[in-house]
Amino acid sequence: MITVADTFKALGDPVRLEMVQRLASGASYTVGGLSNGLGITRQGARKHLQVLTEAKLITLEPKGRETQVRLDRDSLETARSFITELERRWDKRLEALRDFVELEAPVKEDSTVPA
Amino acid sequence: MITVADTFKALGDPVRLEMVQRLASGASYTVGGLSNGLGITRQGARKHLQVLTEAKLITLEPKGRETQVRLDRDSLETARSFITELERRWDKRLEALRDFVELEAPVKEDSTVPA
DNA sequence: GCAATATGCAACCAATAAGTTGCATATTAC
DNA sequence: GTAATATGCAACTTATTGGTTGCATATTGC
Repeated sequence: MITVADTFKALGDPVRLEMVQRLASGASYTVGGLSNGLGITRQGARKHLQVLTEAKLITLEPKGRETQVRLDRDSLETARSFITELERRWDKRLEALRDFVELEAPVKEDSTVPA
Repeated sequence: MITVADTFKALGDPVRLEMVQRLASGASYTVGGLSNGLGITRQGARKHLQVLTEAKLITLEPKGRETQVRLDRDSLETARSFITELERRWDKRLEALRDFVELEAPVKEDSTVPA
């Protein structure tokens, strides 16, 4: 099975992140097109596409001589909501901590000014 | 400088992701506490903490004999908004594509039913 | 048909990462 | 003061990753 860690791992490389950005923003891309201007060989780029494919961040659809690369929104969505959930819990935890502190020292007066 | 790819890379490991989850949900953690129950040695865990620290996902604050581990919300936030932006562009792109198709074939009639 | 184009696959190499063991050191409990 | 605890650092091993070159193959343009 594919985990969230797999998704993050796939996104955790500058070349692959560049690829994903291109796909999100730009027009249609073939394998060859996506491999240009990355500073590595086509076969090197191909390996990155393989990683992205296994993480289900993209899908490759062969059509005749060339194969089209398509971004798959679902994995992105999963990764994003994972982080969102982490942040939610973290906020909740901080809130609970704050309440606790207030309970322990309910009326914190300014000790620098004598009554 | 630390990039978004660095953040994703740091999150892209099951052990580190587990650590981050614990920190987001649970109570206070020391280095030692966080290293338990991960199936690896303390020193192994320590390396993962180092990676998380370099990605600024956590901060280590030594206090006497032990050192406290604290989750840093900012990097999470950056990672999340990066994905959000990708999704936004992707949606926009699809929308534009749809408009284009409608323009090319404005009135798509049912060809299976002869007039 | 033939050349050019788009792609895939395998073998290999170097660098990085994940994990270990071993040892050193500082703080705390008693 | 001494023992136990919490941690850090370095060396080493193995697996994974990122990259390359070389070769094979299928589709398309003319």
